[in-house]
Order: sequence, then structure tokens, then C-alpha cells
Amino acid sequence: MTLYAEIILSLPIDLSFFYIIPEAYSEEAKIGSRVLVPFRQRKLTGFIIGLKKRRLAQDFKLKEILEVLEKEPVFSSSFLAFTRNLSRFYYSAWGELLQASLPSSFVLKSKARISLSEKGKVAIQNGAMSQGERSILEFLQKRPYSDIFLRRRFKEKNLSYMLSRLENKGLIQIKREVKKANRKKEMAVPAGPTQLEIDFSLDEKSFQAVHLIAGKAGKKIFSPYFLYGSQEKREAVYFSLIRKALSLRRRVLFLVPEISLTKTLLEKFEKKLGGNAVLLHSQLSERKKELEWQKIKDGKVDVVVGPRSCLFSPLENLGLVIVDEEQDDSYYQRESPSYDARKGAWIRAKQEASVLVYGSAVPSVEAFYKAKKNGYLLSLDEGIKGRKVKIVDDKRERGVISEILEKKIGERLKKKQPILVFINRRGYAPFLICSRCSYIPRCIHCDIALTYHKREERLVCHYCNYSLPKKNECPECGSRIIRKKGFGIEAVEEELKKKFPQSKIVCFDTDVIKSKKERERILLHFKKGKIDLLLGTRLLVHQAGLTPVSLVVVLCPETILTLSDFRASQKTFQSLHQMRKFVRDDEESEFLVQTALPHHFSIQQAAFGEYICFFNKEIKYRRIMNYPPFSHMAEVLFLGNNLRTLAKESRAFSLQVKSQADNVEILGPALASVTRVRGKYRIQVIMKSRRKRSLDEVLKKSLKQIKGRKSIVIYE
DNA sequence: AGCACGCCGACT
DNA sequence: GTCGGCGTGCTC
Repeated sequence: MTLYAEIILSLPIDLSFFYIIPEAYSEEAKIGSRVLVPFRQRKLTGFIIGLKKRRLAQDFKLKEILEVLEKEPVFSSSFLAFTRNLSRFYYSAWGELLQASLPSSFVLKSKARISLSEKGKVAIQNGAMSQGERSILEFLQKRPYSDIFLRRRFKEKNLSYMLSRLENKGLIQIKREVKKANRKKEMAVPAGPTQLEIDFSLDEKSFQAVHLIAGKAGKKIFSPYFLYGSQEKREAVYFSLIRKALSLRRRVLFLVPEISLTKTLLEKFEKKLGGNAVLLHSQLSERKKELEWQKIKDGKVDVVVGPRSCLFSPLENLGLVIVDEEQDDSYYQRESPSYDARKGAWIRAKQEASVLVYGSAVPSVEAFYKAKKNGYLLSLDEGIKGRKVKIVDDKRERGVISEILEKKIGERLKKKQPILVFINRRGYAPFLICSRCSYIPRCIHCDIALTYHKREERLVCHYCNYSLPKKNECPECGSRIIRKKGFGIEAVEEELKKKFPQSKIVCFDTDVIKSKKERERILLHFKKGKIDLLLGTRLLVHQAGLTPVSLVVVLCPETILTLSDFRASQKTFQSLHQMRKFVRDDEESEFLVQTALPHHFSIQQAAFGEYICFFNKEIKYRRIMNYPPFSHMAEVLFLGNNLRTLAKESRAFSLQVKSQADNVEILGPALASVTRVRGKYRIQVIMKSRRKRSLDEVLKKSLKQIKGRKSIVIYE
């Protein structure tokens, strides 16, 4: 009897396809199997999501599956259910999520190899053809090439069309083949004996938290928790819980933000758990990732630690999912397939009926509110550490470095105490302006002013990297009076070096740090005291292993607040809070914040480390404005080359939404804050609703009408 | 996504 | 009148 398979392909489309299962594969073809199928001219990797005895799609000529690639399915049915739910929630293609769940060598695709035919060889001599066609044929005289190579060589936009015409004329042959990686089975290296570090230094509150959560770990019931407390306290609880889960023979997924992935983290795990943990991250080699994935799949690993992509680890019998530093925005993947690993962890834990633990000392207000409201917030007593804090008003000061700043920095330098200065603005000046005609140099691909970089003497676009040399004359009116507006890290560096010529001052930003080696060298020098003052952007904030110092200075923390983002206050708070962590915990250490908005609550509360105060204020504002967590929100971004068609499309979309939505609020369409990036225009529509269901119904219907490219971001 | 089909302007 | 630009639609 013929069997049919419903298959999801690794493509950005929300459709499944049906194929015939050949007799030879009737045993191997199971739900979750990875298969190779013919798709138009190509061969693609697909995943079986259903088996049918009768054909459902009557009007198609079904094709046969070419190959079932493993004896046992790569995905369990519960994993399939999890990824399907995730794809529905975030409007990302299921196939793309499945593809992202596998090492890239598992996703096979046919590649076209193009060679000259006998007829083609003759045609070069005397055939009539266009210039483009002739040049391709002449190029193929040497040897056959892949279509990717040809595409790079001939920059024509319509190469594939030209090739298909040449193929039809019989002048070339196109062979489509799948290249499989030759994977040798490698013996897993047995973990060496590790000295296990046993410490159960839990205080009363932490002990109670462990007791409460561990009680749930034994049962197969989904139970979420939020641990609110300092890093050390959270970690102690995590490790107790991990041990508990392991003793119950259930596995653990431990998610961390992108940046805290360091060797230290793995060492910590090895000391506490032996060689049982595996660290996965994007910087591992493809081969290494493949081996680790296989180890997890084979059940040889009990704990997986890593960033958001680890959400898709093939762990079975999952008992505990931990999401540490819950507030970190790196959990949200914006590139397709987009998803939020925090919500993803929720969906997966629910699917696997396991315990879920979020943790943070500065939770996102959404998560904190939900945890409080639904009674799963566990406070580990985060006492506020009193540090000396000074907020300096920008407007009362003159110059880049104010008098107060100069005095404070001077004092510390005299005492040979290292200093950290943060300013999150690259370059020398955010933009230049001609004094005579007010001309501002702008990017040719993006709707944004160019930043002046003095080191290179160039004007640079921070969105697309377009740059041009800085000229002394205004290109509009020829005047030589061009002013610099505002200041960036280079200007601060210049000023500091002028004021403190004896001191060793080093800059740490993307424009200086070009290699891993460079980065480590500077951090080491700072640690050893060879650098007196380290000046950095957000890049520096994200360096784990930077030791606290006695003076931390922050310049312009308010830049995020000027953006039209409902989470601007939260982002400001979190970024300042991260910088505050670098202030040494003692009496004489000081945190100095110089800002144009000294009275803004997010800056004040962050400077003083008052999370609860910040939360109370912010949550009121969210409630009034009906922003998450009081609503579900979707940001739909329309992208296109033509502003006119884009406007038409987005307006049609919003009319469609308005016509059917009684309980969906809609804002826009409006030009995005940066109207054009890399030559593409951007128009934004924001939708809010109390219920995700209502939002989904409207969104699903309205999205069907749009053909153009769009990206959707979901907040809840 | 990729690839085919089909519709229009600029050229032999 | 054809070539080759791109917009639209389909893939089991």
C-alpha cells in the first residue's frame, strides 16, 4: 500500500507539501524524519510531519521522496509540536525553525553545476547571441562552474533567466547535485575526572526557593518560577536545582545571554557537575557543533548551556529549563526565523511538562509583572548596595569633560586607581554641519546623517558602513566653515588625553577592537594596571571578566530615551545598571553619571540601583498606555525599494486591520524612525490588543493580502 | 527562497 | 518587430 508523507521544507513559506513514500523507505519514513525531496528543479531537505494512507491533495501529481536520511527521526513529536507553536506565535516559518534546530550540514540542498555542451562549443564560433550570453559561454570554455560562482563572477541580476535560456537552446548543461558532507564517526572523548566542588551555601530564602521548586521537579507538571536576586544567589539556587534534576534522571537546559559565554562559565559547570555539561554557541566550528549536537541527541549529555539558539537542543526528558539574565535583549532573534527565546523556553517547558526558572536582578517589567501577578515570583532578597552616586547635569557644564568630571578623574588618577568611562557613541561627532548653508552630509543608502570619524578622517554611516573621506570644503556651497555637532567616544578620548597627558588612556570600541587578540590584550593590560583609564562603548560593557573599579563614569546615558520605543526607559535602566555593576563594592567607590536628563526616573533609579522603584513607575506608564504586559503588541515593518508601492501596501493593510478589528488598536502606518536603510524604505504599523488571539486573527487575515517583504516583531 | 511566466520599454 | 528589464505566482 502506498503511503504519503506531509512534509515541511526548509523554506520561508508557511505551507506543507505531500510526497509519496517509496516502498524501499516505508520502514524508515517516520514522523520527524529528515528527507531529501525533489522540489521543482531543485532537491531540498524536508521534515516529515505527518503520514497518510490516502492522498489528500488530489489535484497534484505527487513526487516521490528521494531519500530518507536517517534510520531514526531527527525530531521527536514533542519537539515538532514545540517548534510549531513557536512558529505560530512569532509568525516565523516552521521549516526555518526546524532548519535552525540542526547543524547546518544536516540541511542539504542541490547545487547547480553548469557546463558547456558540444552544441555550445560550436555556437561560440559562429552562433548569433547577445553579449551577455556569449561572455558566459566563453567563460565556461575553461571548465564547468557552480551557479553560485557564476553569480558572483557575472553581476547580472537576471543570471538564472539567462542560464535557463541557454539550457533551452541546448548550449549548456545544468546538473543539479546534492553534496553530502563525508562525516566520519568520531569517538567521543571521555570526560576526564574532575574535582567536584560541593557547596551548599544557601541562605534561608534561597533554601526555601530550592525546596519549593525542587518539590515540583519530581512531578511531570509545567511549573514556571521567577528568581529575583543577585547573580551569586541565583547561581547557588540554579546549581542546587540542576543537581536535583539530574538525580531524578531528567535533563537540563540552561540559557544565558550571548555575551556571558566565556570559558569561565564552562569551567564553573565542569567544577560543579563534572563533564556532564555541554556548551554550545555560535563561535564553535561547524564540525564541533555537529559533534556536540550528536552527543546531545544520543543522550550522552545531561546539561546544555548556551545562548538563545540552544533553545533548540535535541534534549529529551527535559526536567528543568533555566533562563538567566532574563532582562537581556539578546534573547530576541530579529533575523528570520525570528523568535524570543524567553517565550520559547516557556513554550518548550510547557510542552515537556518541566520546571521553568527565569532569573534576574533587574527583570524586564513584563516578566516581573507577570510573575508577581501569577504568584511565581521568588525574591532572594536583593539588598541595595549603597554606593556613592553623583548625577551631573549636562546643561550646567561646559565642554565635553565637565569641571566636576575633570576633578574626580584627576583625583583617582593621582591615587593610581583605575577608571572606567562609558559613552555609547562611536566616532568623533554624530554629524557635521556647514555654518554657511546648513548642509549636513548624509548617507546615500540610508536616511541618516553620517558620523565623523577623526582617526580615519572619514564620514561613516553606522547603518550600512558606507563611508567617504572627510572634505574641508562644503560640497554644497564651498565654504570652509564646517562645524562638528555633538561628541562621540573619539572626542572624549582626545579631550581626556589633552587634560591628563601623563596617564595611559585607552579606547575600547568596534572601530579599535578588530580582533579577539586585541580585545584580550587590552582587557589584560587593564587588569594588570597598565592602563589608567579605559574608555569604551557598549562593546566594553559586554565584556565579562572586567574587574570592578573605584570610579565609573557614564556620559550621555539618555541617548536611548530619545527613540520612539515603548521600552526606551527599560533599556536605559538596564544599560545603566550594567555599567553600575563595574563600581567596586566599598565605601569610597563612586558612580558618576553625566546626563542631559538628570531628573528622568529611569536614569535616577538606575544610578541608585533602585529596581523596585523603577518598576513601580514604569508599570504605571505601561498600564496607562496599554503597552505590554497589559497588551500584546505586533510591530509590522514593511520593506521595499519603492516608497510609493510601500505606502499603498501598508495603507491597504491598515485599512484591512481596521475593518475587522473591534478590539485591536492600530497605530500607523508611519515612516519608521530611520526611513531608509541600505536603500530599502521602511514603513511601520503597530498593533495592540488585550488578547493574543484577537491580534492573531486580524494579523493572519491581513497579512495574506501583502505580497511584499515584511518583518514582524511580537511583544507580550 | 528560487525559479518560471508574462508584461512592458529600448534597441537591432 | 526582439531583447532583456522586473513584477507576480507557484512549488507536492
